[in-house]
Amino acid sequence: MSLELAKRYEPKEFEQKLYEFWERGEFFTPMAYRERPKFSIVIPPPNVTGRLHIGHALVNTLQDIVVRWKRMSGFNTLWLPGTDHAGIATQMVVDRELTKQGISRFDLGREKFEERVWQWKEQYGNEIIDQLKRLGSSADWTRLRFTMDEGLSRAVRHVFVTLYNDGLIYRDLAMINWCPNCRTAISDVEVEFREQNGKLYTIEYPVVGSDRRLSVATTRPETMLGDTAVAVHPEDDRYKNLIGGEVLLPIANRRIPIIGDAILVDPEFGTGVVKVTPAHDKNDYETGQRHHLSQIQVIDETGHMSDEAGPEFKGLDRFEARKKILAQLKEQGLLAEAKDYTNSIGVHGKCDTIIEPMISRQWFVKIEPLAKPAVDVVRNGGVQILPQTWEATYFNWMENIHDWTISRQLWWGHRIPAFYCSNGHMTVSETDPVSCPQCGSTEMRQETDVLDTWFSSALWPFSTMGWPDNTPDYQNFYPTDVLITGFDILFFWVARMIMMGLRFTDKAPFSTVFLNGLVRDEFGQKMSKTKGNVIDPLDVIDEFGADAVRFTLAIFASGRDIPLARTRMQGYAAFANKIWNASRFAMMHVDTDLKSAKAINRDSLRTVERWILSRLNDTTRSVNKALSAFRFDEASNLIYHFFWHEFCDWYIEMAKPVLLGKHGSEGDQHQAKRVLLEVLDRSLRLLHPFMPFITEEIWQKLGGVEPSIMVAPYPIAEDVLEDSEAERLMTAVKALITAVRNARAERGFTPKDRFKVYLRADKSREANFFTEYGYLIIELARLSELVVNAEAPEGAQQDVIEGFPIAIEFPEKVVTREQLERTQREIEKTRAELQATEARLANEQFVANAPPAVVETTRARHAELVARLEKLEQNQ
RNA sequence: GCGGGGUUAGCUCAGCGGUAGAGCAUCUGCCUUACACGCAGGGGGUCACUGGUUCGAAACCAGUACCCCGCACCA
Repeated sequence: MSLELAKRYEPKEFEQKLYEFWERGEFFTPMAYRERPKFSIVIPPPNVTGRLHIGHALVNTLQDIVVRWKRMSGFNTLWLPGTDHAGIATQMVVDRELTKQGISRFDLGREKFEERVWQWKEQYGNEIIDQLKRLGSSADWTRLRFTMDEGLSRAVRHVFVTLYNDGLIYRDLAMINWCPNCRTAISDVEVEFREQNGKLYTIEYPVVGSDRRLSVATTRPETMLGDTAVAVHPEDDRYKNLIGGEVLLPIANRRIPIIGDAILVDPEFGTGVVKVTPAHDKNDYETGQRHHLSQIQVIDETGHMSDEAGPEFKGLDRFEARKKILAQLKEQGLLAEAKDYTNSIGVHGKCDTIIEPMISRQWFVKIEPLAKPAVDVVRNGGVQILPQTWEATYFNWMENIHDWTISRQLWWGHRIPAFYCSNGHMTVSETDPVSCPQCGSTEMRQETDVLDTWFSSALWPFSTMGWPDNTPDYQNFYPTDVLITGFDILFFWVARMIMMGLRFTDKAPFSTVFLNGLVRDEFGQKMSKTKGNVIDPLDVIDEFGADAVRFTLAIFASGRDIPLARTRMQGYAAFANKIWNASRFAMMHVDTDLKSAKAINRDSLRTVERWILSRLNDTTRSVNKALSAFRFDEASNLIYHFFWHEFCDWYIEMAKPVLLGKHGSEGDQHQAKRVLLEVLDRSLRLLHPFMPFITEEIWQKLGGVEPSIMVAPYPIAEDVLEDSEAERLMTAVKALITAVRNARAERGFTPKDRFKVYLRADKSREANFFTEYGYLIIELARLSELVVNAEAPEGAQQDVIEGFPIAIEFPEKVVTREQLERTQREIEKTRAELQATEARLANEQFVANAPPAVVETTRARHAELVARLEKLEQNQ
């Protein structure tokens, strides 16, 4: 029989077809039976608004590699997928849609708006799922979850109520980060600090009852309307006698006290006088608390000046107000200075609006009691964070953590389960109360605020498994094994999952976290639309195929940032092409498919076959080891190197004389064909997690027993395949061939010129080996003859290769200058190394202290160098 | 200010105590009947700097310089 493969590698021809085949075959769904150990992983749910970007491609490729590897390795494997409702992001998208239609969400009202968002979600929310499929993700789509599913919402409510009853959720008036654009509170981690070139203004405040003026510096003059004090350091001799006095606040024309505060004021900084605006600055707020200052809110929720700012400013945008205030101060001669100043300013990461610190009544999670166990579990190894260096960052954050602001003034999200009756009593309840438990009032209104999206994400590993019910999935698959995600959501998500998991399930939600780096461009620059260096994964999948894209991402994924370039993908598309063609070659020659292939009789195998099996076995061992350590880069590199540079470059070439019937017996040919099939089969299985499509396409043509390569067993190393003798001999053969090719090129001969080579092998076993495999060396090094253990003629070029002295007899004595220089260089290099080796061996300390094995190899190396130098010197 | 990372071939990186590596780029030959998305061969590195530990350091320790990333602060 003969097998066949299309002449060209065209990923588009089969990628989609195979994905449909996998889905139809339900290969992504874990088995119902439980004899197998389980392996589970939950996806970092992409936003429903999301479109697949290269970061998603990376995270999902890595997850898929692990999942396919584990599944093939015999684990009952679940990769649970889903999407996140992404409160603000989604609300923004739908808002924008409405704006296009000329309406606002306020025209619709809350209920109608929510309906619209749900509609939108149904229509577009799964686009990213289809894109994940193109990448080859083998997630169990039958278990697809959404953070606002009924089940997940129930989990959210249960957690909220429990934490409230435990006193870990509270509602209070506090200074929070307010986004005037989104008109909601946000948490600390959602504020991004950006360097900005601005101005530092110095304003003069006249001291009441004196001619003196106090100079205060500020970057935000508009907040002065809300000043309720100025502060100096209590021990600052310049000002301490003024403490207790007052200044006249310009423009507002209010008298405000001069206070002494050692915490707020650094006498060395600026003028040593600070204006205090308790309603619009975090530090000032705290100062205000210490000194019982009143709070005047001069900026409202929309970022405009409030009633309190006075009729002249009311309604002005906060930055317009700044200009106006500066103009007035200038007019009054109270603006002393305006100098350039760079500082970082907090903006809302989602919309880039400058955050306004505001005093507001919000809901908070008291975080310390949750953080402590989450620190311990990492410290004692219950959760391992990889690369390990992230643990320090984790601890640093967790140990300085602040209460988490969880309420959002949005319409899209989990509505907080707090209910207020007409008499102002509050009830927090898992089920909607019909009447007030305190006064019996039946007029109950639910809290309008919704929860931070990350609140529901924090429950993801167990809420998706059916928790709080004790469902089969929860029993079988929780806790999960690994979490693979970007380092950028370590605080947002990973830390919070650990906290919630420990609190509610008594278990860490996963035992290992692998944090991958940021995908950057080839020069290490962040990808951004403005720079125009963005790589769209869907584009490159179209161009190079999903396998090449995946492989490129994997081979760079060491945990650090990934410098990605299209040329690299091109390179790994070439690798896919190589696999295709090598498989094509193999199929032209094998005489059986996998199903009917008989077991290999190892006893009668020739050295070449034993060698490639040994190499493959070694690669197999290393790949499994690398994958266990999440070294995707190493694992993919190993396979790449084995397949291309050992299997294709050497083994296939070496097998050709036998395969083509030019050498050896029929039995030899049969064995070579069998081993060719074996190596191809194992290589494909080894490679499958990285390149699922091409390996499936080829493997199916090879006729495996299993319906799909994705459920065929992953290769594991077998000691019987190890053969150090074969490896040693073949290393020598390869080196010998390379040496001859090298000499040929150096002397300007063409591949058509053939030479006679003399080789010396003292042990009879080795002599026999070289005699038997002489044909191979003759073929690949293009010799006229290989003579074993005969005297080489005068003038032949001598060398020692892997311990075997050789001599190459060229047809005529052509010695180029290049050749002489090269010989000279080689001699010098050998001399230098010889000298170093001698020095080391002469060092008594070395001989005494170094491990015996190291001394032994050094001695052997020394002997080799001596022999080689002797031969090389004869070439001069 | 606190914490973390980096500096190895032209580029991007791996190696992290025992003879300097990979991919890409580059140079030289080859259309050798699986593959020119290919084959073969070559060139290219005082492993940032200074000390220390060690028989032995690119690797371990200390310091210096430059770069990057978190967190906090920024009147």
